[in-house]
Amino acid sequence: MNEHVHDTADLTKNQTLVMGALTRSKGPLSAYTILDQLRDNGFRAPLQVYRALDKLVEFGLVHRLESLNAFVACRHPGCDGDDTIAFMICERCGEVSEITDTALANRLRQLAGEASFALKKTTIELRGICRTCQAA
Amino acid sequence: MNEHVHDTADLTKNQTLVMGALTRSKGPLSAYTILDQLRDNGFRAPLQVYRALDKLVEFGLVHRLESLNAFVACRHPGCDGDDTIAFMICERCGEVSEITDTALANRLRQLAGEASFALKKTTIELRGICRTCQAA
DNA sequence: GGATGTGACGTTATCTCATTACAAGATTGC
DNA sequence: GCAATCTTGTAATGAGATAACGTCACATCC
Repeated sequence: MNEHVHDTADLTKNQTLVMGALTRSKGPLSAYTILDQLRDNGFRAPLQVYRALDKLVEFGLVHRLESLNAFVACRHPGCDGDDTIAFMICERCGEVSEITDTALANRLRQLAGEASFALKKTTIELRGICRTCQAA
Repeated sequence: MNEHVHDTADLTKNQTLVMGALTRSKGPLSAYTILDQLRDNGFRAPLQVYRALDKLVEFGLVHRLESLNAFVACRHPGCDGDDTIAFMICERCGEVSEITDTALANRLRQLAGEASFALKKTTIELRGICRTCQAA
């Protein structure tokens, strides 16, 4: 199979456990929260979580939210080729939604190009209150 | 004077010291690096730095870089009214440049609006290699 | 003057997030 | 078998951030 595409079948035991915790969760989880959830599965140390997370992020199955120091399972399978993802993070309920927008990505690429900046990775995180929480 | 606009004349002693450290630095500094630099000025605890940083960020004189857990002095005095700032961070030399772009800000506002998301704060950080470092 | 409120400051302890270093199994290929 | 590589386990530590406490300087109002 394609060496760059990974699905859950390829994962090691620890990676599967961490992926499961993130998939079950409604919102993002910190590495230490994941660790606590997996103690019954034999997890003892943070490094077990971080190692799995590193791989999952590399595979594109998990995203890191820089402004939260937390991780979220990718809900957006089409993001594989797209490395310009914007996250909307609700500060009330913690829900995270992913957006990929061509116009946004193009504008960022253009801005980087104008500065002759060799773009490697973009972080876009919007903080606010989601529709549901505003209504409540 | 305008209660919302601050310049360095308004700052307290600790705020002035922290602002000075950031202004002298070419790149972003972590809170603990600032602490070390200010030990000779009487700084003893992280909280002294964080309290000053909180205020400086509030005043718009300093920006926090989420993907680095570090802080940088604003080089871009016009950003006062603009809360949608993109940062280009060179992973080689550490240099940070600020960009404000109307098209980018508008697109983000529009995307948030379409999702009925009440936007409070945006984080945009571009990682890569700057022009100078590519040439070298 | 004296009571009161406010904001900055100092200190200790603690909490959260992340990595370094080292050793032990497991797996693959020769 | 043996080497190379990858994954795992464990302990210790480094790095980032905050809570909780008390103090001090200063302004305001009576």
